[in-house]
Amino acid sequence: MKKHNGEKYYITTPIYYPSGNPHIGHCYTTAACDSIARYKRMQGYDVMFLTGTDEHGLKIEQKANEAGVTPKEYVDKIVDSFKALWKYMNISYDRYIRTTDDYHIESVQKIFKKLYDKGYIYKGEYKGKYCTPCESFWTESQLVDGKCPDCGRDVTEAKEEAYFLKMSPFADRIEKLLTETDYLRPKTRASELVNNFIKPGLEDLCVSRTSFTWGIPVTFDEKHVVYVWIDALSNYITALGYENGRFSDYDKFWPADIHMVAKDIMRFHAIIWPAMLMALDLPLPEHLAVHGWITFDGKKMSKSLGNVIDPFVLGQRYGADSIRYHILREMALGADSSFSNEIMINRINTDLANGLGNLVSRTVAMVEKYFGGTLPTEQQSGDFDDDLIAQASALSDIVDDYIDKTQLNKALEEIFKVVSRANKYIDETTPWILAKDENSRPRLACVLYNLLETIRIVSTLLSAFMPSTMPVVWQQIGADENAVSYDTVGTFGTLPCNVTVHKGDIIFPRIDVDKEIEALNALIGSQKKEEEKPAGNDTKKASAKSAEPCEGVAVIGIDDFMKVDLRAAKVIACEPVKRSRKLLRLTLDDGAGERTVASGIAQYYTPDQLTGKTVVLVSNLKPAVLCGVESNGMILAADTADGAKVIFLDGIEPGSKIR
RNA sequence: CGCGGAGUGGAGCAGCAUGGUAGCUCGUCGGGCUCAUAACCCGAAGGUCGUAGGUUCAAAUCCUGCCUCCGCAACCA
Repeated sequence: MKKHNGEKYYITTPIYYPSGNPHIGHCYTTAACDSIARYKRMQGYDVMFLTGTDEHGLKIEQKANEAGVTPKEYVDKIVDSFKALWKYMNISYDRYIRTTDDYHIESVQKIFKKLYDKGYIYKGEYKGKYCTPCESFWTESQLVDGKCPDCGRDVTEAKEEAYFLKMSPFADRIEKLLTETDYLRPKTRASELVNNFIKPGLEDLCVSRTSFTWGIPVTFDEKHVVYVWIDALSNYITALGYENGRFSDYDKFWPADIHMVAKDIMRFHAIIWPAMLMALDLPLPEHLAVHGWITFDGKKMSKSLGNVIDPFVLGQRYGADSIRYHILREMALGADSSFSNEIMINRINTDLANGLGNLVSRTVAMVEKYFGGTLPTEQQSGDFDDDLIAQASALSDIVDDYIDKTQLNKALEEIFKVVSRANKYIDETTPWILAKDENSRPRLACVLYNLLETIRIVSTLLSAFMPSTMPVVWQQIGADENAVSYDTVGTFGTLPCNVTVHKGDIIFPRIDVDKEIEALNALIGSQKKEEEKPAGNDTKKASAKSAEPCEGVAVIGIDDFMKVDLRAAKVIACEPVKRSRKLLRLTLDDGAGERTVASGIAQYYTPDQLTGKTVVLVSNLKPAVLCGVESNGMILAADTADGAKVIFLDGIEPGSKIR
């Protein structure tokens, strides 16, 4: 327990990309930051907790077009849903930055100019890596086999003018930052970054685009807009007022104490952001905390799953605090964490309902039952007290430490050890036996007091993690504001001896696992249906109703089907694609000649099993390059529970049309 | 030989830089208790620590080979 009066503490979430509604992954990062921010505030820090949204870029522009609205209208709506979720989850951010905010735009333009004036940004051009059909530029290292990584076609030597940020001057410093300081958490990821990106030589970074317009214009060259990095990463300083007049907190709060990010954007925060700051001659942030992904039943979260684990839905069923607790308790820094409804419900039941909730409930009930709600001042200590008191008193130091190391799961684990200790203490002291003997009333009062004190300490520490339910606990154990401040969290014996409790509702009701899982699965089912229905345009959907062959699949006409040219083709050779786990390279006789097709079935078939067989070929599919192999078509296979099953044809001449 | 991480009782994890009785949570089984939310407390069963070697008095821990899984790297055709 150490007070930090007025010291600054600056913590950030990434700014999220609002191309879809927020999901549980966003929730995790944000709830983690929120808990740290609340804890730090409790410790007396002057906290700045920043979150926001990264709203520019081609993808948003396209999505808005699809939806028939302007990009700003599109993001406004999604930003609303982010803010609504944060409100619901009790996220106590101090500032919400949108990259479309005027002040941010102003700052980014100045930063860009500054870097240009310093000579770190220069005008250059791609040396001929443009894919015309995709309207995309690619850097040398992005090309696959010299071709467009998206569509696999040849790229041309077109030139697009663009601005670049020099990276090489900072390579050494960045490598040292990653390997010799504790900037990166967990540090084990440093070698991954160094080996993949720094050792091969840092490439200069493209920082402007002329191929889309939804971005911040470069002031001195108006056909350019600032491309993602300088725009997005700068938010951490522009939100403090760097190079703008909107805020004036930069001097106080920069450098940040923690940037918390998920592992997919680690690279940008570990390499590019430090490089930018070095170029601007600004101090570097203290720590970059990288966490893993929440996986669902072992699978990486996808968009549809993201909706399945809708934080709103879960929150409504179990309470925002329970969801916060579960994800914070389950997720370890750096590692992925699997999420399933069963794990979540069990966790909530075990820790919150059986552990903490029941402890409060039984303790308060005993004070009411044996003393009418108010403890007598005459109390007598006895066996088992010391151990409980020692553990409860030492708790805050332990938690402090884990918070500083951004190991929230560990902090929670330690807190709940004390909850367990308190439950055990009840068995050791057997208050119900003490209650039978008039002479042991002082002892009984002391036991109950010790329990209330333990609950007070535990709930105070927990209030950073579960801000909405802990006040209910305080109300029940009769703790006033002073009794639940950080100052008293290390001092056993803060509640008045004659404290009065107030029995109330059950704080964390036990959840019926089977029933809930059934209900959730039903919800998921109905949600999936709703999601799949709007696929395709509305007129098709209407006509599909009567003759829908498979749930959620739009009906097509015969002419649509005939666009697909299916042919029998014989596999004359087959080999695995090197540097690939999933792909097989098939050489096919399609009746007219040979062609190469790549197929992602390496996990299910060996080359021997395919060679000599006749398969169904989609012959007029746009070619693509996969892992350096040009694939001209695809072969049909059924998706089964056991994986892909290729459809084999017997005795049919290669080249035969299939319809 | 692209880079990195991981393989520990049924499940999920800790332990491994400083070798020396294999630990935690959940689950299972048995017992106790009755203040409490069928909650709480105690005990038990269950592991050749991926595999094959090596170093050592002693290896989950150090070294080497191999197998499997995962992530990244431009792999759903």
